[in-house]
Amino acid sequence: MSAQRILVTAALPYANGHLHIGHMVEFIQTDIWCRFQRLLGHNCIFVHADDTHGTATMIRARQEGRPEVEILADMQAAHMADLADFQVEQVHYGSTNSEANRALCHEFWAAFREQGLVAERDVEQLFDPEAGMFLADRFVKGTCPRCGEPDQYGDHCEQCNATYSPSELVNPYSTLTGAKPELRTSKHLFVQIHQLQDFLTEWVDANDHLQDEVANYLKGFFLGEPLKEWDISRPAPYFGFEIPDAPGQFWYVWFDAPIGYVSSTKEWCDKTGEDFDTWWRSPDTRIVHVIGKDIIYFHCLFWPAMLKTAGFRLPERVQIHGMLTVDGAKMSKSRGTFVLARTYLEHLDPAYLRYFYASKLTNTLDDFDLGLEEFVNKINSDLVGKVVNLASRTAKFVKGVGLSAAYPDDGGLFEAAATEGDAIRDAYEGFEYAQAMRRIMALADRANEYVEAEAPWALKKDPEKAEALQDVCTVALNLFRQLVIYLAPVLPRLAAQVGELLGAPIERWDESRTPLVGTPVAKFKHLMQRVDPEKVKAMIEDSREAQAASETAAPTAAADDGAALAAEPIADECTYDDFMKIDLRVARVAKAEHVDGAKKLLKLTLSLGGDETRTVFAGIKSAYQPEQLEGRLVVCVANLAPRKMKFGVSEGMVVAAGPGGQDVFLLSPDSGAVPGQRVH
RNA sequence: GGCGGUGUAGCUCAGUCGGUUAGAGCACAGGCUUCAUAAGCCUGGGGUCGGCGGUUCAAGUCCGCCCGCCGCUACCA
Repeated sequence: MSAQRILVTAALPYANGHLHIGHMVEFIQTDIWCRFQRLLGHNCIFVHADDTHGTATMIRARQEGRPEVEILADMQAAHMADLADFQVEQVHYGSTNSEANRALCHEFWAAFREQGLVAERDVEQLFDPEAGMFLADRFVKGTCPRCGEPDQYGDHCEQCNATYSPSELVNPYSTLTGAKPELRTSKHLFVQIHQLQDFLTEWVDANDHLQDEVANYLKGFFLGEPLKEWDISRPAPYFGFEIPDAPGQFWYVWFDAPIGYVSSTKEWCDKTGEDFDTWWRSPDTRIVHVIGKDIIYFHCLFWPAMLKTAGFRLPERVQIHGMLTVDGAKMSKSRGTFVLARTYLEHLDPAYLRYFYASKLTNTLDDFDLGLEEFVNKINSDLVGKVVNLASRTAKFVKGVGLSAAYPDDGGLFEAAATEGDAIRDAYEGFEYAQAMRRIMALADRANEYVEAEAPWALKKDPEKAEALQDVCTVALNLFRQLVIYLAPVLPRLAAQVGELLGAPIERWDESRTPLVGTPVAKFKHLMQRVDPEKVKAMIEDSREAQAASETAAPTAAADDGAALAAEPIADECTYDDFMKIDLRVARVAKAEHVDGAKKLLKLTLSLGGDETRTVFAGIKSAYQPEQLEGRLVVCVANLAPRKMKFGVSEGMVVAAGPGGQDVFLLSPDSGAVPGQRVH
């Protein structure tokens, strides 16, 4: 097999936040594949960068009162440290906010212009006069024009499910400053992507670029009708690159983000003397993008269209994975399952997560779950109980004498496992890591059975059988080494340790085909610790606590910087009498239950003391579990007119603060208050 | 709401072209072993393959309908 040139990328993480264990699914998956290819002897590089541009970075810079580039530098340093500590190896870590990227953006753009793909149109959009910027839908809130529900986002009412344009909102306000937005017109540039429709249809259809389900999805959902033009410009102010032939216009972040793959490679080439065209314009280079299913559209339609237009090599494959859930649910800050990469590393060995992910990853878009109990069990029984234990139970018997000079008869075990290596190799190649891990563990079972049957500890007692003992351990340690070679892409540190233990570094996949003989065996040291469930618990606890500290990442919630106030300005003055119209009461949550069919609501039965109760539907499902609520005291509006809702009549409101979603904070009276007391 | 995915043992999942009595790991129970980090080996219990209908000599597998669960929902579609 001749060495191939392979360029691999993972989606560029956004510079606005820290990496979490969901990101790590992709980076670990990509790193495993690259290490596997290098183990086969291929010239495989993983190039990476931060995605930096866009409104979110700009707003964060304003909030923190420092320039964007400072934030970018901090975040990049943090991202690089996290990845390095997870043993993710990248040849270069670039940034989309680099001169190399700007130059390449110009190159792509010139190609678009030359080929007549750019059109110009006026777009009406809401503008925040105080912030001096146009507002994306999610930065505008107001009263729903259909049902009158206040505080709905610019495009969609969560109360009645109406969709509308932001300009239709009643009493709109900017969530950035609270100012009333004005409707303004600005020029936008559009890419006429439908001109590439035939090319894209063919590309999507061609074998092996995409998983079947993705190709079907794209063909059925987008390519069946003319593709809509792509709004590629944003008016100033915008943190990004100004479009050279359209002053005051900036490229939308999704234009320059994937170009970061190319520009990062360029920087790496300039640094190392590699030839850039060989990597991005040669048909001999395999280019593979690993992404999550949330960004299929950009990577499987726009990106190939961009590469094609600008004359670059198209990806051989866009490998798409599902999303991570933790303990059966979306990662949640209030449950403590929103675990930052750094928080994980403070408590647990990265090897655990690398193996766990590998044992779960398939070549499908299915989401997969990190069950915390399963995590502990799997690592302890697979890695410690089966694999590492093989060395642990045999290595010390041959300390001093080393491995036998000739490989003994093992009943064909080694040969069978070498053959099985082909299937394991194919599984890695096809991103079927779960299958690879299953096969490896089955081999580990065979090896442990062998040790059990040969009972080296019994041979040890009879000095006459010293040779047999050495032979049995030679077999066991070779079977062990074979497993570690197969696991090397996943567990690089283990591979290095085993190289030292057996006096021969693990460098090539093919080494799994030849038994090691006659080498000394070093003193056995523990290769991997069992997972302590207490540490997992501590990690979850820390993640729950980190919630408050990490809030600065969300544009609507910073500590005392006034962002929350700005998001929702103080209402018009009211009189004491106005206030007294609202009868706030202390209430006890007598019952809290899920509502069938409701995404956001919990049904609460509130006791106001005596026989007085209220049934209230509260939109707090994403922040609270019913069990957490039962018995606790809350404050409710007791004289609110009943309101008919989809699931029943709500007879009041519980008082809570926060922007919504997972960030809802119920108010509670201090201890001593009893249900029925009025709040004055 | 829209779109996509998914449903097989208590849990996580495999199950090829439709073909014998539906499998594995973990968990659980009993036994063995005592070299090994409470590791290992053997045995066992445990399934109406989400439901209903259809095609077929034969359905976990193919088709239709229904139900449940999960994800995505971006000035981007």
